[in-house]
Amino acid sequence: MANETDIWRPGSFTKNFSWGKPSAGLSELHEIIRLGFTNEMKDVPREEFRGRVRSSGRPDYIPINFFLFNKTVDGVNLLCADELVFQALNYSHSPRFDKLALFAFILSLAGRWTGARAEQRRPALWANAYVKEHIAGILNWQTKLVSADDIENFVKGDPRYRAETTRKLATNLNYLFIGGRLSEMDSARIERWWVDCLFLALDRIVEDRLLDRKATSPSDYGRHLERYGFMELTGKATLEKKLAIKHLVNLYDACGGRSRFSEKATKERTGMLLPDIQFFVANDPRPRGAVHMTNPRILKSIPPACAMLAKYAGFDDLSPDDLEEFDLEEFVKRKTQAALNRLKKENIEPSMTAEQLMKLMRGE
DNA sequence: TATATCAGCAATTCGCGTTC
DNA sequence: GAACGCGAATTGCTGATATA
Repeated sequence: MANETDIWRPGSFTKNFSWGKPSAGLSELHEIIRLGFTNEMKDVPREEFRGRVRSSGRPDYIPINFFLFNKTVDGVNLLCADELVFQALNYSHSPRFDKLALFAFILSLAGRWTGARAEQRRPALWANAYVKEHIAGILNWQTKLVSADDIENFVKGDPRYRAETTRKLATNLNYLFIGGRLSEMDSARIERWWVDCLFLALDRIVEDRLLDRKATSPSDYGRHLERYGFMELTGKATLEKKLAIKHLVNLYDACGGRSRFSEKATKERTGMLLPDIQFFVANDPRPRGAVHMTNPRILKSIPPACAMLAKYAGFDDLSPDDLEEFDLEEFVKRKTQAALNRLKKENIEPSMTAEQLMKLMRGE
């Protein structure tokens, strides 16, 4: 890995993508992912994806070499159906998708395919370093100070960057930052896009390690997120986020990692972890919500078959409609009222300790 | 069998005309 | 005047063939 991170090359990124108007965000990418995967949550051969995209007359290298993850199975190059694809297929284009996609780009884990050069496995390390070292490290997420000039200065002076031109890369990256809504990523609070980014990061890190035949133990998920700078890449670091990572790592593990997208694997996993409970999937194919009992900001959209596993990990289950209309204030009010009613019903004595009270409020 | 060379080809990178 | 985006030159990978 030492060599890979030492060399930065622009790859096809200097060949412009033609994103359209900045106000459209990354909707072109959203569209191409849907087209390339034909709305199916299954790994797709790279050549099939390219064929579908080519017939639309759109460029293909930027999505497949920078935003998606590549791997080879039995000699066939595949693009992985991961969290980014899940979000693209299940939801119409939104600012939430734009930030998740931008995160996929700056995380810069694109995997390997036949013909790829070694450095393409981390195709945008210049963007990764600019965010980690410069935006997070120096600007403290004052994204108003981000500009093409600033990016150009950053790469120009860096010996890791190997290319003839810096201007085109800088203007293109700045353009991508606008489309990907970098300015909305400075938030200190937990938002849904951030939660999605965490799942995507784990999908990619685990797959990347598999390329080197390394398995990843769920107990190491947190450590790996730290190693890849997850917190620095996704806005201001806070204690709330730190605590949330623990809960979300549990949820990710409970749901089975990337096998959460397979109903068959999820059924098997449910049988293993919850042997006394009958497996059941709601008829509605839309994603459900998993909201953590200690902090309703920790809200994740998951495949419907994972609902029971989410409960096992300490999350409440939300129907697809409740997930879409989720109102934080209202949810907290309702939960508090329910807890108070329970207190009344159980004739709670005033001598109860705060700890006991909290326990009861959580429904334990 | 292992290594070197090379042609063919796909992908990357940059220049330049066009557009804003 | 700057930057977008297309076209094409250049780069570098792969696999075939030659050589030791």
